[in-house]
Amino acid sequence: MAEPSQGNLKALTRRLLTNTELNSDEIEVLENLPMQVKTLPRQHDIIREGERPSHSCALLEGWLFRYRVIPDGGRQIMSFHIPGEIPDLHSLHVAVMDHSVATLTPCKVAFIAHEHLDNLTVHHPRIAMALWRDTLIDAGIFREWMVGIGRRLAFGRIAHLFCEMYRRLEIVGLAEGKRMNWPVMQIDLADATSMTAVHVNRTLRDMRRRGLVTIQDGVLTIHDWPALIEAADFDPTYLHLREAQT
Amino acid sequence: MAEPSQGNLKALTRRLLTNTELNSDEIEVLENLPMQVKTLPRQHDIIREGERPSHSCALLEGWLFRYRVIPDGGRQIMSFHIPGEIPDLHSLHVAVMDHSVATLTPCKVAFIAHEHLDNLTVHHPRIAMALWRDTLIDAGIFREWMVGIGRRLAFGRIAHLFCEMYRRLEIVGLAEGKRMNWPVMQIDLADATSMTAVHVNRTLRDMRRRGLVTIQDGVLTIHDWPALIEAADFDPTYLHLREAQT
DNA sequence: CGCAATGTTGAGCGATTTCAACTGCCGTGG
DNA sequence: CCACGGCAGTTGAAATCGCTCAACATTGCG
Repeated sequence: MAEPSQGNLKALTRRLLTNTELNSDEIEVLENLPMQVKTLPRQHDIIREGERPSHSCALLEGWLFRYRVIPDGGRQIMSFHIPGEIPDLHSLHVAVMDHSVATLTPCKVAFIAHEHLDNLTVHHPRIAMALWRDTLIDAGIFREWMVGIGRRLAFGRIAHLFCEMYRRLEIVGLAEGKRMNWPVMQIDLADATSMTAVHVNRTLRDMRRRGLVTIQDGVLTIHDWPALIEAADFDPTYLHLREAQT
Repeated sequence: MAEPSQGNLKALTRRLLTNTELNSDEIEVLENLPMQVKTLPRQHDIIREGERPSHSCALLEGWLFRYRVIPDGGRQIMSFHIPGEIPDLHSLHVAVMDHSVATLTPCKVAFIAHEHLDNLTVHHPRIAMALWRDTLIDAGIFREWMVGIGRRLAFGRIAHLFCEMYRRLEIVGLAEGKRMNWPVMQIDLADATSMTAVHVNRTLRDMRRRGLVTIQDGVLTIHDWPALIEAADFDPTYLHLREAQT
């Protein structure tokens, strides 16, 4: 299932720098964290609800998502994660997982033992702050999704997700020109937006017809960014991105 | 609007101890934080979206809630807060507020300057951990609400909120015997569950008729706790409460 | 007493779900 | 080489949960 492989943590620091200032010493410490890199296939659980992980994982390549299974057999996807993010950083301080983490695409993931992260936070308060900050922004994204699911109609809900993912990918250099890789299937999109796959399908057709967005061969193209933002009522404040560096 | 007044931070430490272990030194440091206590009327904004607060507030008495205003004039309530909680602790590391905080009832609130909290976290890593942990549990509650809004029907959604608030109040000694003070009006409940006030009203009538829950004179009584848990599909794991101490 | 805030009820409407069928694509194996 | 199966996507028709609009009841308070 999982093969050991090579990799480095540059994606991690690049990502942290998008919302926090770090000096070169701190960047070096972070990038030299002891870790074990694994390559994982798509649709593969990394951690399951109820477990007590001893490591956190930094995503180096691919997409991950977090989800919960609902009694009726359904699935709520709570977030998507792109390279440089640590989706289960919270397990460092909250022992029991209350949701699962899985790969959306084939992924390269760096596992870092909690003891090393603990050491880091004790000896480098500014890094601790940066990591804490990262989990706080995570929480802000949950709040935004909550508003989206509760208050936006299907169209705006999907449009908003497109806006969010494009900004997040763009800021770490993984998207430009209003195009991005889009490995999210309609079923996943449905599970993330609390809709049915059928309705996701119809809504995407709508977007196509209105000339806002098309998805083809795993690539999403935004044809009318202002209109998409308008439809989504997208305000990126909640992502708390630093301007300046690119 | 706000009158200075007396108070102490015992509620804060009592609350932190429900999910974290602290020694007596740490408790003392926390309870002796410099602060300014204010008494505020109900339905009064403490911080607004877009502001950059220099203090965080610990709630000593009353209920607070966090919310966002939606373009159509609506309001999404994202969380309720009870004594001992610090609803805007995240502003310590995320400068700009992406939502507002307001009083639901008349409240007594302790304002603590960020510089003092910063000092605290640098000199007391275990306290920093406890506070970080608290914000992580907060995020877990957002995830749970997201699932509720997206996946539960009106009945279960409201039932779940009742279960959650009862457990949170009970663990800090503010509720027992399946009864709790309930200052949440039907409109607030609607804004928190992404429903209309009309439908909240009908759903509460349903609960009454089925003999699950009644609300009278600001007191909510749970008549059939097992049935409520069942209807809500309530699993308190996400609250990450320590057992043991009461 | 009158007004404002909160709660209550009815009737019709609408966004989304459910159920079901069908298409196109791609890898596998005979 | 083609048959087959499975997966993802697409479309239609009927059902439903919750919304909207509107009226009315109740309570508390100046």
